[in-house]
Amino acid sequence: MAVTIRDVAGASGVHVSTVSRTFSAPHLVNAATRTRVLAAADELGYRPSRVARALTTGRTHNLGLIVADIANPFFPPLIKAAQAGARSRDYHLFVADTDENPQVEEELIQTFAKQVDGVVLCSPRLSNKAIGRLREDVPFVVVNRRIEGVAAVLMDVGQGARQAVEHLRELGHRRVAVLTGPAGSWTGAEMCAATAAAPGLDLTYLGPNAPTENGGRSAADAVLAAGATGVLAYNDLVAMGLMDELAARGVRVPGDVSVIGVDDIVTGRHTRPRLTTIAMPTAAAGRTAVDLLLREQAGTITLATTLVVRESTAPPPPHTPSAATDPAS
Amino acid sequence: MAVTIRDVAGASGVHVSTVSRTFSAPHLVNAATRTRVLAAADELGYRPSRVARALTTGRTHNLGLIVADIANPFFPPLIKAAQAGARSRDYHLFVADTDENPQVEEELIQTFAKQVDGVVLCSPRLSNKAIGRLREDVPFVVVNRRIEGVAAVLMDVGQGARQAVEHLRELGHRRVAVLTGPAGSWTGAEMCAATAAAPGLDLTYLGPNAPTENGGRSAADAVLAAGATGVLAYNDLVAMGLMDELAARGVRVPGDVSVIGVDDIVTGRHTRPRLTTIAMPTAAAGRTAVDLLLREQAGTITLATTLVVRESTAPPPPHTPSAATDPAS
DNA sequence: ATGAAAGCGCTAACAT
DNA sequence: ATGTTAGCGCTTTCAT
Repeated sequence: MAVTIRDVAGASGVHVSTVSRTFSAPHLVNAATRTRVLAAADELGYRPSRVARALTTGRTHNLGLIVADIANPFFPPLIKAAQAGARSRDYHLFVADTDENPQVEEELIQTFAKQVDGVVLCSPRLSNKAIGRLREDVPFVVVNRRIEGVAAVLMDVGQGARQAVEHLRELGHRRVAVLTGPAGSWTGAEMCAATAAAPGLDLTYLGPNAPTENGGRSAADAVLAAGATGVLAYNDLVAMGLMDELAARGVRVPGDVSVIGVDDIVTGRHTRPRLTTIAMPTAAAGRTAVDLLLREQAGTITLATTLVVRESTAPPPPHTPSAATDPAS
Repeated sequence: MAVTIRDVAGASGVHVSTVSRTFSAPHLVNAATRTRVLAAADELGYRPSRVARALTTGRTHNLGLIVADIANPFFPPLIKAAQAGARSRDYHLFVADTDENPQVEEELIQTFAKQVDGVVLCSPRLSNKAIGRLREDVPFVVVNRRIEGVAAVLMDVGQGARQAVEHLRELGHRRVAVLTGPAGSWTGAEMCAATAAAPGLDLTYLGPNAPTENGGRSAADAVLAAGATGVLAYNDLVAMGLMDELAARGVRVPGDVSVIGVDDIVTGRHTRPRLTTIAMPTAAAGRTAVDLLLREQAGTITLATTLVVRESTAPPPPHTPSAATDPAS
């Protein structure tokens, strides 16, 4: 087997507890002996066993991160930041993927429970009640969900949505459609609530839509039927699907209709036209979630979102029905 | 604290070792007692401590996965598949990110060593020698690198590159440029070796290039100067950067020059024109690497790659210099 | 400042 | 088939 604390004790002529102390409470050991122990440890290539340490202390120095789908471009920046945050404090990060399955989510939390000091749960599919129950097994931080008594990191989509819709208004749009997401989505609800009272605009809410490109494609009919010249889509994927379908029908973006997405996933930066979108602070969210977890402080942190204007938004065409009611054109 | 094996023993009137056996070697315990123990365990909400188990058995049931950059679109499908493979065998997966830093890579391996049963090392930046040394601390599987005596999963870029170049030839191209990657890249070397002997083609190797969009952009001059009508880029990012720069100069893709990437990252599916590329079997690689690790069998597995023809390749323009020397046009 | 001893939760011989 | 016992590598009182 590997070299243990006992080998180091033998080599440096002290008791194991002294070796233990040199690593976990260096200030409690005489500088001279400390040097001697460290030298012996280095010589033998000793590294404390995190497993054994975990067994005695009850703290594993591991964290868990659970997302719906690792390959969904929304998550990797969050995962990366969470990992970096964990590592900078000498924590290791388990990453797992539920494949959008609430049952897998629950199992994962339970098996993680014994092996981590906390878990970051992103956009959970589990019910609030189930999460409340699981909270007794392991500390949580939830991302993009509000649950009574559970620490949370929220991304302020509402604010971004307001900005987006205002951007459309400034461009001269009057009739704008909001493509809502799947029923029960927290971010979807936020978007609706935030835009409902937008001044000077004629809003229509179209949905629910699947949060995918196909969801966006299927929404094209409704968008056209609504006579909207501006669209705020549930997310970038939906926006991209919509743009695709619109292009297929000869409707120009942004010439005929302007499209705004949400998330700022990397793929949206390469579409033609490049997608205007509400950037979600995913990296900050990952970092913050880990922060919160390690401070063991409850509370909710809300992160700002930013409208990134690229090429998929422009003034509406001069002769649209909605523009006709507007003498300004 | 949580409920332990001892609580279950008490509740079901058997000795702890019997409880232990019902979980780790059920066939060694009487069906009746097993049921009783299981009932008690369930009642109390007992879950074996993986940490304690690891300490006695020496096997943690954890795996580590180390990549250069989690947010690089090349990796998430690999991570996802590795995670799924691990989980299906009741292993948990640590994921870490080296930020392209070999030193971080080494530290990560060392801290993982005590806490995992093996690590998957993707496209390592560490020297072969360093990796060989580290191999004594923990079992490895390396992805996309060939190291004496280390189990490896390789993606056969050479084969894909041959296909790509043949595709260009069939289209009628004669003068093609290969954009090599950073010096020392295994995949880059494979691409060169595989294409060098391509029949009926006039190959130029341009590089080294940074494996990024900027790398592709900077290569535009050389490509044009070489008079190439077809380009095989080191990866999709390079291909995308090149297409961008070409477009900025009024050179049409694929009208004037055809471009082929490598990797099939998700962003390449949304460019205009959509990128023709050599698809790397990243998901299969992740799954296979975990397989190999858990079987503890050395050996090298080579995975096939596939040319995905989309819109960035077409016949060369009729009047290019290279076509002029070819009476066939 | 250091040593001695107990124990974290579990498994694995060995006994019965 | 089940109980007994001795650790796994470390931390943590409690002594000294």
